[in-house]
Amino acid sequence: MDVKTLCLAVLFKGEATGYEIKKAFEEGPFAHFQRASFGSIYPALSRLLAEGLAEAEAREQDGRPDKKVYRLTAAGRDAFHQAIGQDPEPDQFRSDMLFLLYFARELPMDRVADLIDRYIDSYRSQAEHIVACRAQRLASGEEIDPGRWLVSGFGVAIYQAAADYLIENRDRLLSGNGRLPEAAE
Amino acid sequence: MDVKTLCLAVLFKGEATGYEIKKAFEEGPFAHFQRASFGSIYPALSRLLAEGLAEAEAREQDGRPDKKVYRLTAAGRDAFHQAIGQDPEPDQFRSDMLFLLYFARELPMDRVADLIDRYIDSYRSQAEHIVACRAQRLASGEEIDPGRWLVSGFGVAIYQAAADYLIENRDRLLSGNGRLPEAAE
DNA sequence: GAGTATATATATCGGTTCGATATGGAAAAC
DNA sequence: GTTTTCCATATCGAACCGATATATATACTC
Repeated sequence: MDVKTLCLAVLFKGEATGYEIKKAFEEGPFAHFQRASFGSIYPALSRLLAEGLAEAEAREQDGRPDKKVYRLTAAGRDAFHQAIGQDPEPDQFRSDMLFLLYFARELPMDRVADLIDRYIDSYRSQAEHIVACRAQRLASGEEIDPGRWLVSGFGVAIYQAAADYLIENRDRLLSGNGRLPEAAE
Repeated sequence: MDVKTLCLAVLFKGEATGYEIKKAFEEGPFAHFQRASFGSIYPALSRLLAEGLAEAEAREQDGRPDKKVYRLTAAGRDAFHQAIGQDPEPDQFRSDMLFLLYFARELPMDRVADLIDRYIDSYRSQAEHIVACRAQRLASGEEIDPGRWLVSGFGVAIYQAAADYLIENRDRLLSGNGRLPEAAE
């Protein structure tokens, strides 16, 4: 999924500036499972303009630089539908943390303990954050989009599962008895 | 975690060729949570040689081109320990599948059904694969490394949780009643 | 009140990494 | 007999990230 398609998707949900598109991947609806940097968003938007898939309107602001609000054209909406018709690439997950824990034997015990505790915290807080967003959306009374709801629920399930697994195996790792649990199964 | 560090890690576990390093990220111990392409592995290995962190030995083969077997130097082992002393970057997850499911409303019903079924299958088969590897390692009688054991167990837990969540919410998505489940909680 | 951090907003640049491709023969599958 | 997969190194263009430059308003802290 290239950044051009990602921009297409954000703009499909409504007009936006480059800055706002970035936010959609940082705290917005696509956070947690897609990302894009300014260094690829701005060139992608230029390409969108050049190909007639989007149009931009400059809005003056006092003090701040003018913002360019991008909006999809009819061709842009078609391109988006064409893009989501393609088969998706497999999911990919990257974790430096697991990489470090893999080499737990090469690290001081207290460092491993600290590492794993921070890891648990990060997963727990991310799960909680999504839960809070979902609760707010429910409370607001606005209509719930089933696709969006499934996706955020997926996030909660995975983050929760990760935190639970780590909590349950933390002490086993630290005591060095890596194999005990499964042997009992 | 750059590819240079990744190569350092693979070589820390024993001598290897560029090709074997690639396999370590495709089917080997680092699959599922780290990756690297030939386009970055070979330049990284050259840099390792240039910096004196590794040494290479050319081994002749009949028919096939010579293989270059890389091995860490003492400086390379130090560099590896120094690298795993650094704080890890946050985990990152990327999913085109979730991206598509987010836009389920814009897709034909049968396509969404097909998409989600394939998604469930991929997670289930990945979980099963790791479970099989773990069983084999247990049966082999070789000593179990606690770090490595924790990491592969993490993979099972997460893949299982993903498959379970999708199985449980599949029909709810397809019937369009996205919000019913949580409303009952 | 001064100083610092954060938010808004666009844009570019260097460096890293990916994905595809080239090469070429062996072995295995069909 | 033919196609696919495996072994093995290597490069190239395109894509992408992270940092940085620029500029101002607001908010927070000392």
